[in-house]
Amino acid sequence: MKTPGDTGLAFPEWAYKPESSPGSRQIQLWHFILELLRKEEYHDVIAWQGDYGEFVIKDPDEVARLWGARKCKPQMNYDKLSRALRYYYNKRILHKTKGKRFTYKFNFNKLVLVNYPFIDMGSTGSSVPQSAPPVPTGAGTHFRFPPSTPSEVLSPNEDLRSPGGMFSSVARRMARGSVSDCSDGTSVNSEIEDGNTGPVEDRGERGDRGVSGGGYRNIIHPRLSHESLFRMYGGPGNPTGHPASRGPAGHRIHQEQLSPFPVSPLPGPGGAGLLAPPLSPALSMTPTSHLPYTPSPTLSPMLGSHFSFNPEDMKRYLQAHTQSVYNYGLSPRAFLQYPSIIIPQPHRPNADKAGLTAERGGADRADRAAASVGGGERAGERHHHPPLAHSAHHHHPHPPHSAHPHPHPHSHPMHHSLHLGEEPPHMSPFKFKLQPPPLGRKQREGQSKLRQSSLSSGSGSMSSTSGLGSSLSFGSDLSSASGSGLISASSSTQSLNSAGLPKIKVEPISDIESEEEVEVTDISDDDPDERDEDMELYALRRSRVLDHHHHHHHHHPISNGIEANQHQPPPDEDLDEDVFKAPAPPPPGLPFLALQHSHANSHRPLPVLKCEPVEPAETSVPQNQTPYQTKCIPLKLRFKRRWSEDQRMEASQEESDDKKVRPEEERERQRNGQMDVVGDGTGSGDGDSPPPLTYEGSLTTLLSSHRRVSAELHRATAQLSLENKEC
DNA sequence: ACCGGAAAGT
DNA sequence: ACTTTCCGGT
Repeated sequence: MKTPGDTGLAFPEWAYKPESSPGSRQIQLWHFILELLRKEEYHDVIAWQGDYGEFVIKDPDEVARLWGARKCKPQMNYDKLSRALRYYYNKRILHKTKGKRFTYKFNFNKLVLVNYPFIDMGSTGSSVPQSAPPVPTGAGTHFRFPPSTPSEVLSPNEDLRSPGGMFSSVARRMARGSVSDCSDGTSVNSEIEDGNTGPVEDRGERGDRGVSGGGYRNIIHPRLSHESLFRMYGGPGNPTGHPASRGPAGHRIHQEQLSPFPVSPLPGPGGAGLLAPPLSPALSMTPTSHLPYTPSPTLSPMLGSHFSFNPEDMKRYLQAHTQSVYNYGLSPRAFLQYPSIIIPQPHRPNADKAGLTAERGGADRADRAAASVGGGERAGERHHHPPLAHSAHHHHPHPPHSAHPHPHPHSHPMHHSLHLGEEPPHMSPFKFKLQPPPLGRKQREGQSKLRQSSLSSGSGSMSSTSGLGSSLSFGSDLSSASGSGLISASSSTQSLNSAGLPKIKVEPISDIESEEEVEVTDISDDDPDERDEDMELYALRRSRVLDHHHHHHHHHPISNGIEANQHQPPPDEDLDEDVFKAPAPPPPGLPFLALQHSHANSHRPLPVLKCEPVEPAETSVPQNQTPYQTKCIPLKLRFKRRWSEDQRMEASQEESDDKKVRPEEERERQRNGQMDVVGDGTGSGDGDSPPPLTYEGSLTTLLSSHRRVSAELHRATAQLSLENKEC
């Protein structure tokens, strides 16, 4: 059920959506929220706060207004908006932080994974002992989330920035878009647009050191504040590169860096607390351990400065980040459109590097050209930061990214090697609810309230298919267990309906919710679950290899029974084995990625991956032959992953993910055999490498390359964002 | 506030 | 698919 293979996508669709939903093309609320969150201009309205993906809507009405403006739904209000947010619960995109008003939490795990395809979270385990405590382990995961720009990574402050002029320009572009006005000019603000000009406040970040938060950013380094991270994108990041330049402009900006709440209770040995407010989800305060040399998670403030890394590490690190950063918000599909964009690959040190290098030159040029052009335009067009009051529409001409003189069409394929995709529903405690068959349409009135009461009724009339929501989360587990793909029966929710079966709704019983207050509740929990998951995965694989069945790590008692069943999908052994088998210890440098990829590669000669573009429209192209697998991951792997995920789920308890989330379609798979995955062998574990504070030498080079890439990506992103605007 | 079902709109 | 509207329940 879950969706796993059905779709062929490793992750839920939504994870791949950049901004717009496929069909409608409209921006989705969660994307919008993220946009607002990453812009300082809106900190007064909505801001990250507290735990990892937590954010607080400080001004619900305003957020609703902005959203309404974006969607041209003047009648929008918080009540409605919040309903929309609630729909995300089932999708697990968001969760409500109980106990805190207007506070929600993103489930970044998924997002992260998707956005950071290159980084293999699951593999974390390799570097870290399976037994590793959750905290450390998990931390790594978080760390990656928010896209951090290389520059930022390196030095949050200014260091890199300078060169960054480019970034900034790019950033602006990206920034734009969040809010658009409706023609009517109702309230909307277009402000956001470019932070650059207006940027109101860079302050928060960098310049401001003096301000409340002041210096902590530096300190934190590894985990940057979300602001800093996001800054690139939109923000105000000073386009020009000067932070301080902007001063006061902001209308709304507060400094509020401090969260209203006391510090978030993050783990973190000292200091962490201070940082809390602005944290980006990505960088969790929690200690990240993925770095080998991770300093204490907490980070002593100075860590950054203390560490030094060798160029190699830096390089990898940067590459990884770059990728991830740029990926942020982009669906894989997006990349397809921009062949010229070269994605640095973390892995494959040798060959790749060479390749990259070569390409870079070309890219650079393109970039610059683009940048210059684009920059000019942009500047002209949008300057208004002023949030309110603007109703102009801008149509953005689509930039013709056309001209990219790149010789390298091929660009590096992205491999998505993610381990986790979604979370598996674990069996644990769910309560199942049969949902009554859909009433005849509207009859709600007629009988409006039957629904709940009647469990039994389900069988009654179910003719209608409408139902949509059926779900069975556990089904997924089972299915997976059954193995290869046949998740069939239960899998798609819809199918059920069509079948006429009653809908079953599964809900986590206790939910995460119960607790709350102190910790944030969230279902998805990053920490326990996912992180662990990663670890577990790794473990699983191994164990699996060793002994196929039984290994229960730690299970929840409850789930066990079920689990047993679940285990093993018997996919093919071949791949499995390959993949799973020997966990050859990754080279020191490369943590996880190496594992998977390398293995895969080893067996498969295919050096290159073919990632076919994922077609947006699934339906489209019948290409029999070239299926595009959306991901570069071989099916088997996928299954396994799923499987493993499920396993993890068990351990942890997450939500039932699939619930209704998506019926998914299925497809593909046939050809998986071909797909191969990624090929790079060496993987560099890079993604994780800690940000080196002291970098030297090669940096420059790296930066330039990064910029190039970034520029491309940004451009792409910008375009994407553009698409959605306007009513 | 917040939750979610249901229906209707896109 | 994803919201937007409504709305009864907590």
